[in-house]
Amino acid sequence: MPYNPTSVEKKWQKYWLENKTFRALDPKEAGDRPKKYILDMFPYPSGAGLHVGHPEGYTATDIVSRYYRHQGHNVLHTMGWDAFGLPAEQYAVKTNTHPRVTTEANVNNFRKQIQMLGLSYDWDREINTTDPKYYRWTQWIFLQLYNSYFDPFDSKAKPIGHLVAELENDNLVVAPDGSIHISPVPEGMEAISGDVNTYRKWSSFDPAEQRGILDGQRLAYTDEAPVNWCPGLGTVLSNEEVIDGQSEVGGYPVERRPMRQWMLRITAYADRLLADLNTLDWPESLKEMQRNWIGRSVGAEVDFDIDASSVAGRESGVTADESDPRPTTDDLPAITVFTTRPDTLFGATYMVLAPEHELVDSITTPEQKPAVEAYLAASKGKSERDRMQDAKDKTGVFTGAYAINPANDEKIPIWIADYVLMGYGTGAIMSVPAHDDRDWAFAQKFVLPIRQVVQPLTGMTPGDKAFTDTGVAVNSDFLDGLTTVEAKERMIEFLEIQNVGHRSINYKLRDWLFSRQRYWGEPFPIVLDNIGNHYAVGEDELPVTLPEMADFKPTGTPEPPLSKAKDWLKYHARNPQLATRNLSRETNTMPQWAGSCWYYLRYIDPDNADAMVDPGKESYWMPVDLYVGGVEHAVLHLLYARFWHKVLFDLRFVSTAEPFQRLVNQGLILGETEYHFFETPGGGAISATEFASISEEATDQGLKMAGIHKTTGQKHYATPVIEQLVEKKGDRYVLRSRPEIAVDARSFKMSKSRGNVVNPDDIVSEYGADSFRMYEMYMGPLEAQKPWNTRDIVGLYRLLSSVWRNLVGDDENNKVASIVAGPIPDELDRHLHRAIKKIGEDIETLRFNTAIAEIFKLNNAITGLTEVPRALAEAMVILLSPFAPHIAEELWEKLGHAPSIQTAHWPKYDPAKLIDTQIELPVQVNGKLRDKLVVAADADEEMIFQLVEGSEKVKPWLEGKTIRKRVYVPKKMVNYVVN
RNA sequence: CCGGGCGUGGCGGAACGGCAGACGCUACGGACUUAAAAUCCGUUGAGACAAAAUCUCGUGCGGGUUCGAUUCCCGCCGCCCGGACCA
Repeated sequence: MPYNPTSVEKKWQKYWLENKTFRALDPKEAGDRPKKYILDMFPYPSGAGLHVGHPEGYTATDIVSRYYRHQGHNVLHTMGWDAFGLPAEQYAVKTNTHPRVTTEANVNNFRKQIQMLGLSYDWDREINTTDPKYYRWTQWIFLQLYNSYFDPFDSKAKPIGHLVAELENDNLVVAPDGSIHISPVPEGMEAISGDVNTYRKWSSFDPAEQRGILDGQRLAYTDEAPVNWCPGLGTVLSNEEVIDGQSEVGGYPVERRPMRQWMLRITAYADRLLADLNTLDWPESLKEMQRNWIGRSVGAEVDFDIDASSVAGRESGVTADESDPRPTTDDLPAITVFTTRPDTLFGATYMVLAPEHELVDSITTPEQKPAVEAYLAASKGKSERDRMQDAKDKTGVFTGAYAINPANDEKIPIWIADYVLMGYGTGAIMSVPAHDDRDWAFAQKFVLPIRQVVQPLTGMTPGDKAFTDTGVAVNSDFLDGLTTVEAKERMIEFLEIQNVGHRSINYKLRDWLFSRQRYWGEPFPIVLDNIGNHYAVGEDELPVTLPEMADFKPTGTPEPPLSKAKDWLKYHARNPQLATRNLSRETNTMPQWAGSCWYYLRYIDPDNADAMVDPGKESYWMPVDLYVGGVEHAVLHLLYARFWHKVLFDLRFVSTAEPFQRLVNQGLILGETEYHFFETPGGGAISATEFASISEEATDQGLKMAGIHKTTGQKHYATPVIEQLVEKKGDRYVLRSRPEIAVDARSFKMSKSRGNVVNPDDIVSEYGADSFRMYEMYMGPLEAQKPWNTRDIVGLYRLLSSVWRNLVGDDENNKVASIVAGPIPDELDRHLHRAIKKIGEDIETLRFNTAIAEIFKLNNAITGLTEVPRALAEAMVILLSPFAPHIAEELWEKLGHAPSIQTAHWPKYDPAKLIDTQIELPVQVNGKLRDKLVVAADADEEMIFQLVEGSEKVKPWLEGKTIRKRVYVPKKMVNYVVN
């Protein structure tokens, strides 16, 4: 019988499902078996179905999972569906079907496609984020965030009740801005916040004020803040979901507008999220992306007083003009700036405020008012996108006012410019044009003074650009001669003593905007009264289920669709304290990231109705040992999940500080290589006639010009099999028959519009899942980006067919396999043991391409044999089974074993068999290979040199030369240096 | 502009201080076959020589370290990914 993947694969997929072959054991059943938690990033089940990128990561983790099972581990390997989210809802709106219906259909399709690949998931643990039994616990976690605060003294989350107790016991006081401080007020605090008498004890606040203070401390809080409102999607978006001023999904323009929104206090965790990156076995590039996103910068805040005399007519004591709304200069607060370079304060020659800065109005002088207003109007009209595109060309306007540089009491002009962002730091900067590129450009354009205050350690400051490196302070009074690092410290000390500034740390990371004006998401477990207070529903009232609605479309206004569910809105409180109030449900829903923030915990205990996860099971399985997924989640999912995990860790619901110990990004699979023809290199496209003639030539040579999907005025594409028509000339390609036609060979991302998407179903039905899996793993390193090439798959299919023929025979090819008892011949045995070692190590380090190459070699070694020793055959089937599990099961059975091969133990290699008694030693003369000697592995150096010098091939290269040096690297090679 | 990664045959890639091109694809030749497919065997970086033996060149470009560099270091060029007025 020849190898027939279709029937074999169907048979074993059915067997695995029915027998629950891949069931993960709960800790009690597992005994002392070591655990491995191998996790895939669960997919968003889109309508388009699986693409070839999904199986890449899934196959990798599947190989690892199967390998560890063969090694006797208890493996948790699972699949689920991240099924809330915008695309399902948009599709639902478009087709007027309920998102639940499309989601369910998509999930079923995804499950079918995934099962067709023979992935070894424990299907009893399948989860779906849209299942009320699942999102009940998403809501529960939200309640934990809501009912917790971040204690800055311990740097961890604690229940809000703990805060109340501390306040009631007078261990803490409240500052005017609502911040909480240790009581008594610590030294230095006074200096920062001014009047210490304004700190108050908890008991002196009325209940409404107390409530406001507590709400201001919660990890989940509401805020009326400028948010990213996307009219096109009818929802607000998080910073992470906005790219270049457009929505990540759909590419609609996004505008800033103030709205009441739920926020999660991720900024409280900025330092821990940053520090703990160092404990993780993640790709360095990904850690760097998270570091950049958190964007911690250390520096100082500096207060600049506004020069009273510069704000005309509004000096202290002058009778106020009723029609002038500006405060008197007495009331003008200082302008606070953030800088990472306090050492350059003496070089600050002007200041700049963001156009949105609150002081802009009050400091602008009457003469400058028209110019300032015109500028504000112009910059308001610019979208975020425009502002970024104009980044190089600086614009700005003078306010007419001056500030006092606290370092030297110098009067410096205050400008307004949109290169200063309200969202970062304080929305105001001190400008040091000599040592900042942007300030330099601005000063050049508006002819403002430039003063050098840092001297490079070597060489001179170039006169045509800013010197932004560290060096030695000059022109800086008491800082002169100090290095940049020393000068920073000295200046901060000065600022703190003078009470005009202090050390400060700034983050790019903003709090996480957590509410969406959508239907298809988790409802908040929150109710509101008619004066805007919010209350948590009881944990025993979860889940708060989504109401069935015929009309779930966005309202087109910031009012969420759930506001249309009139009956659902009414909340009947069980809590007697709330029962008297008129309460209605929160109508916002949670963003898509909510469900994916903790799904890895639910896999551990998916059916638990009493807890998110059983603590015993949690501490057994966590942390995740290997997490594989795409790099697109570097700063969204992976940062959010870490944040939630840390909160749950602080509250003692999970046992590890980090969820994902080891993380690997699989590389993107690009579309098949395309060939574009040009008349000249870099020139215009060839004509349609010419293209037709090339096509004809290909046909003449028996080649297919398949996949011509676009004939635009610009380019002609041809894929895939025209390599034979093309040759390389220098560093570019030309058409072999007509070298005047240049050919550009490139691969592009798979996309519907380009028409180069490969559907896994087609590949599986033609070659089988085993060949498909092996092809994807053989393409190259897992992390590398690599182009798809359908032509290459046949190689893997041939391998599996050949293994089949060699072990069980194939009557169609007159191949009778002959499995014999008895020992494995020495040479083959050594080969087998090398393969066992290599394949095992390669799986552990995720180098599947070289592992498969090793399987090829082993199979090549037995291909010519008339008899295959049973021990060799069986070992080989086990080695193959993680990669091609279906055929391995079938061969295992045909070799006389009861199912399943999953219980077979991974073969062990014998180190003694890896050592060769005879080795082939390359001999070089002056680094060039001249001979190869076969010597005993334990031959000593002198013996080897004698052999070398006796070699007929080496002799001519030594004749008449002096031997300067003889190098023998034991068991590796010999090199003679002569001249 | 900044940060990270990568440049090796006709293609995917291997080796990552020690025999460059493992393994696969393609192509070519041979065996089997009436024939084809399938299968099996062989050749396949470039050049010199009629051919073999053999020699020369060759891992984007230029330099350095080393007995020895695809591998480590410095400087360019090109491609890919990410960030981008973050003070």
